[in-house]
Amino acid sequence: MPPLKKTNTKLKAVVPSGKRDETFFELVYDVTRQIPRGRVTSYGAIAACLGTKLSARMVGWALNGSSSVRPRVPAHRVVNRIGLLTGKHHFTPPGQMKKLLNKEGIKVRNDQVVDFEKLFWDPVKELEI
DNA sequence: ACGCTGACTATTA
DNA sequence: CTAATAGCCAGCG
Repeated sequence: MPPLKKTNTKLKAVVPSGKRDETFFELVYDVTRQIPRGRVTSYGAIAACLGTKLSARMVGWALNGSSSVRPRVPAHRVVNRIGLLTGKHHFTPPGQMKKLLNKEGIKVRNDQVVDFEKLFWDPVKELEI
């Protein structure tokens, strides 16, 4: 797992100085934790919320280390832009992601969130850092 | 240091 | 609709 170093040099430039001392990973975790129960969002939305919308990959990378973060980060509520559970293979076991989503009332069909557009929660709109 | 990889996305053909 | 391309940037061999 990522050592969670503070290498968010560019992030510092985007985020107003003094407001956030958190690292890129922590910012991702922070946003992800605020996803309402039964709702989902996308990597790009989180990235856009942080100001680094062109670096959606880093969001996924950050969530890769979410297992070692307390409190738990509901990474299962984060999917790609079309509602596809691309990150399910990173759960233990694979299928845990779908199980958790079903537990929250989210239906998953063929590794894809049903009614993704309705369940979509946009942090850039609802959160607005 | 260099190049490749990746839980992504937007654009273009 | 699909396919290819380019941008992004931290890790790793």
